[in-house]
Amino acid sequence: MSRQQQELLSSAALIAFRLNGQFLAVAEQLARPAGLTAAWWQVLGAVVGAPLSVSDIGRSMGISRQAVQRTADLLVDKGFAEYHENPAHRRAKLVALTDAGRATIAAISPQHAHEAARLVTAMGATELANAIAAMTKLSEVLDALA
Amino acid sequence: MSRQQQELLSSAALIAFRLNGQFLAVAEQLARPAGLTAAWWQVLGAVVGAPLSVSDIGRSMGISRQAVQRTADLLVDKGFAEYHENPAHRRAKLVALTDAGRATIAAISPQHAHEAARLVTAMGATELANAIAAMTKLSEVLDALA
DNA sequence: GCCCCATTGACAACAGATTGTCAATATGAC
DNA sequence: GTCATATTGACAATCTGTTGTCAATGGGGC
Repeated sequence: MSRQQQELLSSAALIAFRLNGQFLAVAEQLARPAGLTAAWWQVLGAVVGAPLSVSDIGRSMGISRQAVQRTADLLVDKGFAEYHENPAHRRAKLVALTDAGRATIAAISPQHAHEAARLVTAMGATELANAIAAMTKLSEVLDALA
Repeated sequence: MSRQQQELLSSAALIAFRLNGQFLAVAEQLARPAGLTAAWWQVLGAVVGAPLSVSDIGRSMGISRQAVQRTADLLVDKGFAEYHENPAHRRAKLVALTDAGRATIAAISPQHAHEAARLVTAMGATELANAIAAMTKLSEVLDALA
Protein backbone atom coordinates (compact mmCIF):
# COMPACT_ATOMS: atom_id res chain seq x y z
CA MET A 1 0.00 0.00 0.00
CA SER A 2 2.51 2.60 1.05
CA ARG A 3 4.73 1.32 -1.73
CA GLN A 4 2.07 2.31 -4.23
CA GLN A 5 1.59 5.66 -2.54
CA GLN A 6 5.31 6.31 -2.73
CA GLU A 7 5.13 5.58 -6.43
CA LEU A 8 2.32 8.09 -6.83
CA LEU A 9 4.30 10.81 -5.12
CA SER A 10 7.46 9.99 -7.06
CA SER A 11 5.62 9.85 -10.37
CA ALA A 12 3.93 13.16 -9.70
CA ALA A 13 7.22 14.79 -8.82
CA LEU A 14 9.05 13.37 -11.82
CA ILE A 15 6.39 14.42 -14.29
CA ALA A 16 6.26 17.87 -12.69
CA PHE A 17 10.02 18.22 -13.13
CA ARG A 18 9.72 17.14 -16.73
CA LEU A 19 6.88 19.53 -17.52
CA ASN A 20 8.89 22.32 -15.94
CA GLY A 21 11.73 21.63 -18.34
CA GLN A 22 9.44 21.36 -21.33
CA PHE A 23 7.55 24.59 -20.69
CA LEU A 24 10.80 26.33 -19.93
CA ALA A 25 12.10 25.26 -23.31
CA VAL A 26 8.94 26.50 -25.04
CA ALA A 27 9.10 29.84 -23.24
CA GLU A 28 12.79 30.19 -24.00
CA GLN A 29 12.16 29.57 -27.67
CA LEU A 30 9.32 32.11 -27.81
CA ALA A 31 11.12 34.79 -25.82
CA ARG A 32 14.54 34.58 -27.45
CA PRO A 33 13.68 36.26 -30.79
CA ALA A 34 12.39 39.26 -28.83
CA GLY A 35 15.62 39.49 -26.84
CA LEU A 36 14.14 38.08 -23.64
CA THR A 37 14.81 34.94 -21.67
CA ALA A 38 12.01 32.84 -20.22
CA ALA A 39 12.55 34.29 -16.75
CA TRP A 40 12.54 37.85 -18.02
CA TRP A 41 9.36 37.25 -19.98
CA GLN A 42 7.75 35.71 -16.93
CA VAL A 43 8.47 38.73 -14.75
CA LEU A 44 7.46 41.21 -17.45
CA GLY A 45 4.27 39.25 -17.99
CA ALA A 46 3.45 39.51 -14.31
CA VAL A 47 3.24 43.31 -14.49
CA VAL A 48 1.39 43.70 -17.77
CA GLY A 49 -1.90 44.32 -15.99
CA ALA A 50 -0.60 46.55 -13.24
CA PRO A 51 2.70 47.42 -11.56
CA LEU A 52 3.61 45.14 -8.66
CA SER A 53 6.35 45.11 -6.09
CA VAL A 54 9.13 42.58 -6.39
CA SER A 55 7.82 40.67 -3.41
CA ASP A 56 4.30 40.62 -4.85
CA ILE A 57 5.61 39.11 -8.08
CA GLY A 58 7.54 36.46 -6.18
CA ARG A 59 4.51 35.50 -4.16
CA SER A 60 2.23 35.39 -7.18
CA MET A 61 4.58 33.04 -8.99
CA GLY A 62 5.70 30.98 -6.04
CA ILE A 63 9.36 31.89 -6.32
CA SER A 64 11.61 33.81 -3.96
CA ARG A 65 11.62 37.57 -3.97
CA GLN A 66 15.41 37.50 -4.39
CA ALA A 67 15.13 35.67 -7.70
CA VAL A 68 12.57 38.18 -8.94
CA GLN A 69 14.68 41.06 -7.65
CA ARG A 70 17.66 40.05 -9.72
CA THR A 71 15.57 39.64 -12.85
CA ALA A 72 13.74 42.91 -12.22
CA ASP A 73 17.03 44.79 -11.79
CA LEU A 74 18.19 43.33 -15.11
CA LEU A 75 14.94 44.32 -16.82
CA VAL A 76 15.28 47.89 -15.55
CA ASP A 77 18.89 47.92 -16.64
CA LYS A 78 17.90 46.79 -20.15
CA GLY A 79 15.08 49.30 -20.36
CA PHE A 80 12.18 46.85 -20.40
CA ALA A 81 10.88 47.97 -17.00
CA GLU A 82 11.28 50.79 -14.53
CA TYR A 83 10.77 51.27 -10.82
CA HIS A 84 7.96 53.53 -9.72
CA GLU A 85 7.52 55.00 -6.30
CA ASN A 86 5.08 53.01 -4.18
CA PRO A 87 2.80 55.27 -2.17
CA ALA A 88 2.07 52.37 0.17
CA HIS A 89 5.69 51.48 0.92
CA ARG A 90 8.79 53.58 0.51
CA ARG A 91 11.18 50.63 0.12
CA ALA A 92 8.99 48.34 -1.97
CA LYS A 93 9.14 50.11 -5.31
CA LEU A 94 6.74 49.02 -8.04
CA VAL A 95 7.95 47.24 -11.17
CA ALA A 96 6.23 48.74 -14.21
CA LEU A 97 6.59 48.15 -17.93
CA THR A 98 8.25 50.77 -20.07
CA ASP A 99 7.02 51.37 -23.59
CA ALA A 100 9.89 49.19 -24.77
CA GLY A 101 8.79 46.44 -22.42
CA ARG A 102 5.22 46.67 -23.59
CA ALA A 103 6.35 46.57 -27.20
CA THR A 104 8.51 43.53 -26.53
CA ILE A 105 5.65 41.64 -24.91
CA ALA A 106 3.51 42.55 -27.88
CA ALA A 107 6.19 41.34 -30.28
CA ILE A 108 6.10 37.88 -28.74
CA SER A 109 2.34 37.64 -28.92
CA PRO A 110 1.94 36.28 -32.45
CA GLN A 111 4.34 33.40 -31.91
CA HIS A 112 2.86 32.85 -28.47
CA ALA A 113 -0.58 32.57 -30.04
CA HIS A 114 0.72 30.26 -32.72
CA GLU A 115 2.37 27.93 -30.23
CA ALA A 116 -0.74 27.98 -28.06
CA ALA A 117 -2.88 27.07 -31.04
CA ARG A 118 -0.58 24.14 -31.82
CA LEU A 119 -0.89 22.87 -28.27
CA VAL A 120 -4.67 23.27 -28.19
CA THR A 121 -4.99 21.53 -31.53
CA ALA A 122 -2.81 18.64 -30.45
CA MET A 123 -4.39 18.12 -27.06
CA GLY A 124 -7.85 19.61 -27.28
CA ALA A 125 -8.96 22.69 -25.40
CA THR A 126 -11.07 20.75 -22.94
CA GLU A 127 -8.44 18.19 -22.06
CA LEU A 128 -5.84 20.93 -21.69
CA ALA A 129 -8.14 22.93 -19.43
CA ASN A 130 -8.80 19.81 -17.39
CA ALA A 131 -5.09 19.15 -17.04
CA ILE A 132 -4.55 22.71 -15.84
CA ALA A 133 -7.38 22.30 -13.33
CA ALA A 134 -5.90 19.04 -12.06
CA MET A 135 -2.47 20.62 -11.70
CA THR A 136 -3.94 23.61 -9.91
CA LYS A 137 -5.74 21.33 -7.50
CA LEU A 138 -2.56 19.38 -6.86
CA SER A 139 -0.67 22.58 -6.23
CA GLU A 140 -3.27 23.75 -3.75
CA VAL A 141 -3.15 20.44 -1.92
CA LEU A 142 0.65 20.60 -1.74
CA ASP A 143 0.38 24.12 -0.43
CA ALA A 144 -2.02 23.02 2.27
CA LEU A 145 0.29 20.16 3.28
CA ALA A 146 3.38 22.33 3.57
CA MET B 1 -9.94 32.96 -29.51
CA SER B 2 -6.18 32.99 -29.76
CA ARG B 3 -6.21 35.22 -26.70
CA GLN B 4 -7.84 32.41 -24.74
CA GLN B 5 -5.43 29.89 -26.17
CA GLN B 6 -2.53 32.05 -25.09
CA GLU B 7 -4.00 32.11 -21.61
CA LEU B 8 -4.21 28.32 -21.61
CA LEU B 9 -0.57 27.96 -22.56
CA SER B 10 0.52 30.58 -20.05
CA SER B 11 -1.55 29.08 -17.28
CA ALA B 12 -0.22 25.63 -17.96
CA ALA B 13 3.35 26.88 -17.92
CA LEU B 14 2.90 28.91 -14.73
CA ILE B 15 1.29 26.06 -12.84
CA ALA B 16 3.99 23.68 -14.09
CA PHE B 17 6.67 26.06 -12.78
CA ARG B 18 4.89 26.27 -9.46
CA LEU B 19 4.50 22.51 -9.11
CA ASN B 20 8.16 22.13 -9.91
CA GLY B 21 9.05 24.37 -7.02
CA GLN B 22 6.65 22.65 -4.66
CA PHE B 23 7.80 19.11 -5.41
CA LEU B 24 11.39 20.27 -5.25
CA ALA B 25 10.74 21.59 -1.76
CA VAL B 26 9.12 18.31 -0.71
CA ALA B 27 11.99 16.27 -2.10
CA GLU B 28 14.54 18.56 -0.50
CA GLN B 29 12.86 18.16 2.86
CA LEU B 30 12.72 14.37 2.56
CA ALA B 31 16.26 13.95 1.30
CA ARG B 32 18.04 16.35 3.64
CA PRO B 33 17.91 14.21 6.82
CA ALA B 34 19.60 11.41 4.89
CA GLY B 35 22.38 13.70 3.72
CA LEU B 36 21.10 14.00 0.16
CA THR B 37 19.76 16.89 -1.90
CA ALA B 38 16.72 16.52 -4.11
CA ALA B 39 18.89 16.27 -7.22
CA TRP B 40 21.12 13.59 -5.65
CA TRP B 41 18.11 11.59 -4.55
CA GLN B 42 16.62 11.84 -8.02
CA VAL B 43 19.74 10.47 -9.69
CA LEU B 44 20.20 7.74 -7.10
CA GLY B 45 16.56 6.79 -7.49
CA ALA B 46 17.01 6.42 -11.21
CA VAL B 47 19.52 3.60 -10.76
CA VAL B 48 17.82 1.68 -7.98
CA GLY B 49 16.46 -0.89 -10.39
CA ALA B 50 19.52 -1.27 -12.57
CA PRO B 51 22.71 0.65 -13.37
CA LEU B 52 22.36 3.19 -16.16
CA SER B 53 24.77 5.40 -18.01
CA VAL B 54 24.78 9.12 -17.30
CA SER B 55 23.21 9.84 -20.67
CA ASP B 56 20.51 7.23 -20.09
CA ILE B 57 19.60 8.88 -16.80
CA GLY B 58 19.42 12.29 -18.42
CA ARG B 59 17.16 11.03 -21.17
CA SER B 60 14.89 9.16 -18.80
CA MET B 61 14.38 12.27 -16.69
CA GLY B 62 14.34 14.80 -19.48
CA ILE B 63 17.35 16.75 -18.24
CA SER B 64 20.75 17.27 -19.83
CA ARG B 65 23.45 14.67 -19.48
CA GLN B 66 25.83 17.33 -18.19
CA ALA B 67 23.60 18.06 -15.22
CA VAL B 68 23.39 14.37 -14.42
CA GLN B 69 27.13 13.99 -14.92
CA ARG B 70 27.98 16.51 -12.26
CA THR B 71 25.55 15.01 -9.79
CA ALA B 72 26.80 11.49 -10.54
CA ASP B 73 30.41 12.57 -10.02
CA LEU B 74 29.41 14.03 -6.67
CA LEU B 75 27.54 10.88 -5.69
CA VAL B 76 30.57 8.74 -6.53
CA ASP B 77 32.79 11.15 -4.64
CA LYS B 78 30.53 10.88 -1.56
CA GLY B 79 30.37 7.10 -1.79
CA PHE B 80 26.68 6.79 -2.64
CA ALA B 81 27.36 5.46 -6.13
CA GLU B 82 30.17 4.00 -8.19
CA TYR B 83 31.00 3.71 -11.86
CA HIS B 84 30.95 0.25 -13.38
CA GLU B 85 32.45 -0.76 -16.67
CA ASN B 86 29.86 -0.82 -19.43
CA PRO B 87 30.36 -3.83 -21.70
CA ALA B 88 28.38 -2.06 -24.40
CA HIS B 89 30.36 1.18 -24.38
CA ARG B 90 33.82 1.82 -23.02
CA ARG B 91 33.30 5.56 -22.38
CA ALA B 92 29.73 5.42 -21.10
CA LYS B 93 30.33 3.94 -17.67
CA LEU B 94 27.33 2.74 -15.68
CA VAL B 95 26.19 4.51 -12.52
CA ALA B 96 25.42 1.91 -9.84
CA LEU B 97 24.41 2.19 -6.20
CA THR B 98 26.91 1.31 -3.52
CA ASP B 99 25.70 -0.35 -0.34
CA ALA B 100 25.82 3.06 1.28
CA GLY B 101 23.69 4.47 -1.50
CA ARG B 102 21.18 1.69 -1.17
CA ALA B 103 21.04 2.18 2.59
CA THR B 104 20.51 5.91 2.15
CA ILE B 105 17.62 5.38 -0.24
CA ALA B 106 16.15 2.92 2.24
CA ALA B 107 16.57 5.41 5.06
CA ILE B 108 14.41 7.95 3.25
CA SER B 109 11.67 5.43 2.55
CA PRO B 110 9.66 5.76 5.79
CA GLN B 111 9.37 9.53 5.54
CA HIS B 112 8.74 9.22 1.81
CA ALA B 113 5.89 6.83 2.55
CA HIS B 114 4.53 9.12 5.22
CA GLU B 115 4.55 12.16 2.97
CA ALA B 116 2.98 10.14 0.17
CA ALA B 117 0.22 8.99 2.49
CA ARG B 118 -0.48 12.57 3.51
CA LEU B 119 -0.78 13.60 -0.13
CA VAL B 120 -3.02 10.67 -1.02
CA THR B 121 -5.22 11.33 1.98
CA ALA B 122 -5.54 15.01 1.16
CA MET B 123 -6.22 14.59 -2.56
CA GLY B 124 -7.54 11.08 -2.98
CA ALA B 125 -5.70 8.31 -4.78
CA THR B 126 -7.94 8.42 -7.81
CA GLU B 127 -7.77 12.16 -8.30
CA LEU B 128 -4.01 12.11 -7.82
CA ALA B 129 -3.64 9.30 -10.33
CA ASN B 130 -5.83 11.23 -12.76
CA ALA B 131 -3.72 14.34 -12.32
CA ILE B 132 -0.58 12.34 -13.02
CA ALA B 133 -2.19 10.88 -16.12
CA ALA B 134 -3.20 14.32 -17.34
CA MET B 135 0.29 15.69 -16.76
CA THR B 136 1.82 12.72 -18.53
CA LYS B 137 -0.44 13.26 -21.51
CA LEU B 138 0.46 16.94 -21.59
CA SER B 139 4.13 16.08 -21.47
CA GLU B 140 3.77 13.66 -24.35
CA VAL B 141 1.94 16.25 -26.42
CA LEU B 142 4.64 18.83 -25.73
CA ASP B 143 7.24 16.30 -26.70
CA ALA B 144 5.45 15.61 -29.97
CA LEU B 145 5.23 19.34 -30.72
CA ALA B 146 8.90 20.04 -30.08
C1' DG C 1 3.60 57.87 20.89
C1' DC C 2 6.40 53.45 21.31
C1' DC C 3 7.99 49.15 20.73
C1' DC C 4 7.74 44.40 18.82
C1' DC C 5 7.37 41.92 14.69
C1' DA C 6 6.75 41.01 9.84
C1' DT C 7 8.04 42.59 5.33
C1' DT C 8 11.29 44.31 2.21
C1' DG C 9 15.63 45.26 -0.43
C1' DA C 10 20.57 44.53 -0.74
C1' DC C 11 24.30 41.53 -0.78
C1' DA C 12 26.73 37.13 -0.77
C1' DA C 13 27.45 32.14 -1.21
C1' DC C 14 25.97 28.22 -3.43
C1' DA C 15 23.12 24.55 -6.06
C1' DG C 16 21.31 22.99 -10.23
C1' DA C 17 20.55 23.34 -15.00
C1' DT C 18 21.63 24.94 -19.78
C1' DT C 19 24.50 25.76 -23.88
C1' DG C 20 28.66 25.28 -26.42
C1' DT C 21 32.96 23.05 -27.69
C1' DC C 22 36.31 19.34 -28.11
C1' DA C 23 38.14 14.75 -28.18
C1' DA C 24 37.14 9.77 -27.65
C1' DT C 25 34.20 6.13 -28.81
C1' DA C 26 30.50 3.36 -31.10
C1' DT C 27 27.53 2.55 -35.24
C1' DG C 28 26.16 2.06 -39.81
C1' DA C 29 26.59 2.83 -44.90
C1' DC C 30 29.38 1.65 -48.47
C1' DG D 1 37.79 -2.40 -43.75
C1' DT D 2 36.84 2.60 -44.04
C1' DC D 3 34.75 6.71 -43.42
C1' DA D 4 30.85 9.80 -42.09
C1' DT D 5 27.75 10.38 -38.33
C1' DA D 6 26.00 10.10 -33.71
C1' DT D 7 26.83 9.45 -28.94
C1' DT D 8 29.42 10.27 -24.96
C1' DG D 9 32.40 12.43 -21.32
C1' DA D 10 35.06 16.43 -19.94
C1' DC D 11 35.40 21.20 -19.33
C1' DA D 12 33.90 26.02 -19.16
C1' DA D 13 30.70 29.94 -19.16
C1' DT D 14 26.30 31.48 -17.96
C1' DC D 15 21.46 31.74 -16.16
C1' DT D 16 18.07 31.00 -12.66
C1' DG D 17 16.93 29.78 -8.44
C1' DT D 18 17.81 28.92 -3.34
C1' DT D 19 19.20 30.11 1.54
C1' DG D 20 21.10 33.15 4.89
C1' DT D 21 22.11 37.61 6.90
C1' DC D 22 21.61 42.51 7.66
C1' DA D 23 19.55 46.98 7.86
C1' DA D 24 15.47 49.82 6.59
C1' DT D 25 10.61 50.21 6.64
C1' DG D 26 5.68 49.60 7.93
C1' DG D 27 1.88 48.04 10.92
C1' DG D 28 -0.42 46.66 15.11
C1' DG D 29 -0.80 46.11 20.19
C1' DC D 30 -0.18 48.59 24.18
